[in-house]
Amino acid sequence: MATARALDVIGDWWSLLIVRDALNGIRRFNEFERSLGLAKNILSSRLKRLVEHGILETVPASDGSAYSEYAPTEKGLKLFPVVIALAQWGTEFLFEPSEPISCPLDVDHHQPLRRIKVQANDGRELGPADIVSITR
Amino acid sequence: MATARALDVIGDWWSLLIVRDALNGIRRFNEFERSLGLAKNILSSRLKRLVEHGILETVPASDGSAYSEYAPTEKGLKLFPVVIALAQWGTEFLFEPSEPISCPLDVDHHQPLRRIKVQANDGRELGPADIVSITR
DNA sequence: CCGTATCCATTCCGATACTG
DNA sequence: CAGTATCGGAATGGATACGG
Repeated sequence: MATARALDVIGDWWSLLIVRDALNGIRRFNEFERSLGLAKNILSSRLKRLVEHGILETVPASDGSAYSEYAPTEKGLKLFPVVIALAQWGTEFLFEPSEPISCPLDVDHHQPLRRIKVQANDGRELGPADIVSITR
Repeated sequence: MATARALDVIGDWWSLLIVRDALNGIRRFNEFERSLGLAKNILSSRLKRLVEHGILETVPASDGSAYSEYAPTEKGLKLFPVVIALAQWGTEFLFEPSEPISCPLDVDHHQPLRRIKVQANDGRELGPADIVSITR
């Protein structure tokens, strides 16, 4: 039940969006708040929860501010494939053909997206018995 | 906001688990019920919702029974990478080292899992600007 | 700026009972 | 077997006010 456990941790509406933002370089409380437009109290609770689960960690502010920042841990970084897969599925199926697509995955890079195709390295078709791991 | 839209559709606790089961070959109402252990009413509402969103579709029962089956559409099949990524993350981080891992992705294949490593085909590191697509 | 505390409306979920 | 109807409790989310 690995999937169910994963959903227990990041399966609520906001958590994965927070992780996505963190993966995009967002670090500060008010940046998350502005980006996601959610209430302070639930942002606070979700951040706390993500820290407790070792997905985010608090680090001293890089700008010398008195407050800490929330940075993804290794465990959090490894959620990358999940976010990618979800974003790609959403892009493929949830937009009208004419609709412009804004891509939050690129916010702090200001570069065009690169698409990398992936195929089984032995030529076999991928099926339910395959686990695909994306190595950085 | 492709990610947010995707989560709007499959972001609640049960929907993605239902999709996972459907991807595993589960088709009948009571099979979902047994597999997931959820109340009939919410299973009913989730199935209806997934059908409305074109992720599942009802088809006549293959065994000639009077009831219909729920089968994934193309759109639903394309959620495969999401489920895979989630299952893999959960397997990597959410189990104790000694804990046996049951893998529902393999239920109707009875074969060992194959792990396929994937790398960017031009040698670059993968980052937030990359979209990875998994081709079958 | 970064949270916490409180309140309220809404939703969600599980159990149960009922129908064809 | 495959749902629908209803109900009550619990959790969620938003708004707001407040304190470090």
